[in-house]
Amino acid sequence: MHVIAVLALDGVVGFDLTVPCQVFGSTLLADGARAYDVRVHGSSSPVKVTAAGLELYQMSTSWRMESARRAGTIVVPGVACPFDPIPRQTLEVLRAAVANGTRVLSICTGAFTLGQAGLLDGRRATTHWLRADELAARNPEVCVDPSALFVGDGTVFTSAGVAAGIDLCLHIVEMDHGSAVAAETARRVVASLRRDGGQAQYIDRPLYAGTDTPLGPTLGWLAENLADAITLKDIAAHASVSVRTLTRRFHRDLGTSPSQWLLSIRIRRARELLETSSLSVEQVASMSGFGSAAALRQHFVGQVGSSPQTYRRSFTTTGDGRP
DNA sequence: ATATTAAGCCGCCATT
DNA sequence: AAAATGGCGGCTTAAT
Repeated sequence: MHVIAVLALDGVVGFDLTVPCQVFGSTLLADGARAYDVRVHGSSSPVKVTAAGLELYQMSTSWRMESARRAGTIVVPGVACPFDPIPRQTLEVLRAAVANGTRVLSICTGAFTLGQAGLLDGRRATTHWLRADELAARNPEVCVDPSALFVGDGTVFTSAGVAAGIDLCLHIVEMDHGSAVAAETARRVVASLRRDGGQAQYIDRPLYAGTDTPLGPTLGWLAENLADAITLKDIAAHASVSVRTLTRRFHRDLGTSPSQWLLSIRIRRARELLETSSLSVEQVASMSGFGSAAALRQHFVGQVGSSPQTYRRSFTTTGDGRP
């Protein structure tokens, strides 16, 4: 069985530690067997477990750090003080793992640990958006994308703050076992298999990205009114700026154009409706701001890679919805 | 599938 | 002086 080794470093963020355990541990194959053997590896002495910088409790692990070498996948959760030096042995384990092709995931500030091991050099990566600048500053060889939910480059995957770890783990499940198994896992942990539109999950953006920008209120308004026909002028009027300035701000703060952003949140809404309701495709189209089922279908295929019906089927039957 | 409108995008430049 | 803004126009993209 594929072994997942989750590293419990001192000061580990409890949530980051347990998310991969919960997601991978909840993954069942079609025959009901567990898909992964999840193990938590740590030093022989107890480690501190934290949340939001607070020390919660101490924990001892059954598996030693050294034996993580033999895992198929290593998960590196964030720690409370990501700039503190990581023990040399841990860095060695990580370097050896990447060298022999073992898959390595980081969650939140776990990216700093990978950075200390030198594993991000020349790669694309992400981390918690509050720490993205620091990651880029400390690792000049790394291409940091602060707006991505998660980023994969070769066998090294990094994910953004806290909850994005769930998205990354589900993505891994989908890569390993297909969308049907991943969708079932998402249901078990009560998460969404895909949180956002975009044809590549690698460029998915969290909806709350940019909330701290001048566009924040406009994005909220867009999300609430996405079912209506909205033109660029409408958005600009709401933001009280010209169309030209609006498009510029979208590019600066979100890296995309207004209509592309609107399209992505409409697709996201359509996905939710397809996943969780039995509304007709026409109704889904209407409620997610598409003028017709044909328009929804066209964009859905372009963004998601499958038709609305096929996508829904992958959530409601055991069939694999992949094309 | 193709055509024909409308809408959106973005470089450029003057203005604030 | 530097940065943000907004209008114009040509070009691309989307809707029907």
